[in-house]
Amino acid sequence: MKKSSTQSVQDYLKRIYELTENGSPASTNDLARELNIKPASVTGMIQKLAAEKPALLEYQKHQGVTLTPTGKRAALEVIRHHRLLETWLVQTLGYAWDEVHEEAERLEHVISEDFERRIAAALGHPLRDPHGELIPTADLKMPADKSTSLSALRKKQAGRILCVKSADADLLRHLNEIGLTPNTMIEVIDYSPFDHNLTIKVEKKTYVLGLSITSKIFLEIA
Amino acid sequence: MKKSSTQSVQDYLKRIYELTENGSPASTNDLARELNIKPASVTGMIQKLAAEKPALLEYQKHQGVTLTPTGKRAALEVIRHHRLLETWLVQTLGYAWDEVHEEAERLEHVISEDFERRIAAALGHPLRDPHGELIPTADLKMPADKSTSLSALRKKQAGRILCVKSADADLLRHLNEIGLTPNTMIEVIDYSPFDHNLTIKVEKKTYVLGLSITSKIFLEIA
DNA sequence: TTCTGAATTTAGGCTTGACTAATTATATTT
DNA sequence: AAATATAATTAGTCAAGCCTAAATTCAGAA
Repeated sequence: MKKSSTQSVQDYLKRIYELTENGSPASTNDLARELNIKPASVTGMIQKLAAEKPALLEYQKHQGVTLTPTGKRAALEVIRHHRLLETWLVQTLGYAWDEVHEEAERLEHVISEDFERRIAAALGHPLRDPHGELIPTADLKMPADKSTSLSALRKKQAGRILCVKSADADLLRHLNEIGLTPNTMIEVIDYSPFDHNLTIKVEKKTYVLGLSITSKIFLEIA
Repeated sequence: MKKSSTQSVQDYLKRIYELTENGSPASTNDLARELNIKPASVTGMIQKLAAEKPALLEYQKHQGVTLTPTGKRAALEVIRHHRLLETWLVQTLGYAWDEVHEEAERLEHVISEDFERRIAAALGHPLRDPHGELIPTADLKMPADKSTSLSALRKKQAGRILCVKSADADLLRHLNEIGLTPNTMIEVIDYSPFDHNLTIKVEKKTYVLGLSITSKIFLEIA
């Protein structure tokens, strides 16, 4: 029996999933920042979720939290909803990739399993969303990610953009304008070890990108 | 500045709109029944909404409630969302008309104005939803309803179905099976004054329908 | 007109999930 | 190793919205 969690709980689980993707527990402060909720409130909620009958979180005071298998499944369900919705807003309603986040953020909590199945089928069970983020499968597994951060590439290396990890609409619009969207080929022309700027070539044009951008772009190396 | 109301408030306004369509105020009890909320709680909410800065409700103790112009606009907004969503679930995701209500009931509270505009445009600014219910216009006016209840027709009268007012999935499925859906032509063959049963002809076949059905079907008289 | 039952309202309580302020742990310096 | 800064937790509040139980008001019947 799957008890449906509240919108708040779903948000917590989703953020914790994201913050623990690197393998380490999520801190109260980081979670609070991501959720726009005060740390004290976050402590309260994680203690509640860790204490539930089938616990959703693993939690030791002052040590941060991780998801239990149950919590992870719930998180992947929400993330699947989110990414399917973003894909679908772009493909069927003509949204731009910088316009979908907010809308999906609200819709993800209210769609039925039936709705999820219908849009997944209508979209042909997509692997990635409009930003290139991997979409958890219907059985709630996250596909393996084989991408490399553009920030790790050096002179002469090249690749194809797989994913742009950002919800910043202004940045996304800018990247779209200069053609840095999934599936585009990129070549690194130069690297500056001092500021970590990368000079890259895209479609005959070159751009110098700072780390705050290159760290958000992920590629399949050519 | 339009302050967005909570989902609860939106539900209250929507139900009050429906209950006051006949011109008389909505009673606490009727509202409680429609909302599946205890009458005492309804009283509390009604008093709160009637006391807000721009009041949403007109309320006198023991006299029931009506919507103020502000409340009516908010109600029509929700109803527009609901009906556009139902239309859109049917037209683009292949839902059947008996499957859309629950889904729309949840989605109606979270879609943006942008989303509303996009689906309205994609659907060609429809006048009616899949049940034939009129969809409030973008400037929040309810189009005039010129339909007549099937229950008011008598022997020899005929018409075209405009609307089926029911959220009962079983009934909707049954009506669909016997072909009683919007746009279908109906002719009254017989009327029984004792039980108010009507014998009608649809596509060469005849059916005897009770008042609980005929009162929910609305037509344009031929 | 008075009575009775249904409808409505009041009173008081509970849960969820947020907040602030104050306290306690942990980490970082010196 | 002590002092301090940062992170996390506790304690106590609050607003929404629901609930039950106990009044109260109204409307129709006697």
